[in-house]
Amino acid sequence: MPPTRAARRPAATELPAEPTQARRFGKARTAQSTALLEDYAELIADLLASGGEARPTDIARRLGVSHATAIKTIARLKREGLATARPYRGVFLTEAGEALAARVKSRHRLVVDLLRAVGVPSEAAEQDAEGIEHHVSDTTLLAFGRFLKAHG
Amino acid sequence: MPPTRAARRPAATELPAEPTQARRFGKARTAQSTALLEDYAELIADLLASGGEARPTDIARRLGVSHATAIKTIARLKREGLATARPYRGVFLTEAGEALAARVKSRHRLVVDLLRAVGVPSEAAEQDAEGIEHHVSDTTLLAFGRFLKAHG
DNA sequence: AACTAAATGTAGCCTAGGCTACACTTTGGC
DNA sequence: GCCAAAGTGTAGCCTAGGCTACATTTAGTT
Ligand SMILES: [Mn+2]
Ligand SMILES: [Mn+2]
Ligand SMILES: [Mn+2]
Ligand SMILES: [Mn+2]
Repeated sequence: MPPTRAARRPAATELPAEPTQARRFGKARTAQSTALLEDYAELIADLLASGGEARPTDIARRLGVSHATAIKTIARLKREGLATARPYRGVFLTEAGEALAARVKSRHRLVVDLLRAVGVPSEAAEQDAEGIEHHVSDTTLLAFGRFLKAHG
Repeated sequence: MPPTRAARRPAATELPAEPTQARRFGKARTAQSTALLEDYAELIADLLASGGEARPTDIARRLGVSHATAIKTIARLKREGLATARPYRGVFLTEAGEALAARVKSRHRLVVDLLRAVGVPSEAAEQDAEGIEHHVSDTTLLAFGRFLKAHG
């Protein structure tokens, strides 16, 4: 049996166990990587619903990025089967894309509503929801819904 | 006066005005870029408090990334004046780093508490807070505090 | 004190997501 | 119908943040 190295210091007491914490951080990283796709899907659905078209330039303007950046992300949406695009003709959502957009939109609304229900001013609620929404699990969403039903 | 191009389609009605929406997305992107630094600062502070040392390998294990990744991010912390490190001797926080860690830690706790107060189960609250915390503004934090004082 | 395992650091690779610059289509105003 | 302005697409650059592979240093056991 090879000699085992002694622990260099006593185990931490206040932190979550290592694997637990690592799993949490990992999930948060995953959520982050899908956040952008979610925002695009939601925005494209809104543009299609309200104006009939979702053009790269419109998308870029709404997001505050360059049109080149928008086009690249649209390419990722296509790669992941969420959107299609005909050159010079705008962007469309696949079924998967529409489903994602619907989920994201309802989640966005629910997050804003919950924030407002606990007393967050409108503009802050709208602002913070834009980031928060991507990290709200189904479990949490359910709790939000119940809370709003009871109060609100 | 050069001819101006007519709008290609009517303005959307349900979306926030363009500059507003772009500003929101931009802020969310900024929050995202500081999220990792916040998590590192918080974790390093916890490790220092509980064990006296914050070693790259410990940090990496806790975060669920390779030690090489942790070392690179620690380099960024140093670049941004949040941490110092003596080779083979661990990582330390500067005053700015400690201040950040303190803010982040209290915000983390407050977010978890609020989620639980509105009925989110513990584990989901802990999980989701890890991502949500980075998108909670001071305004929202204040509202959370008031809510918890009232209910809770 | 030597030896070996662990920790640490470095190098190099990849992808995502920003950007600017430039080329090519489309289209509205004349 | 022309043609300039707007929109679209492509290329090439950058940084952040992952990774693996390998080199170097430290330290526990003997
Ligand atoms: Mn969002
Ligand atoms: Mn949204
Ligand atoms: Mn976090
Ligand atoms: Mn945290």
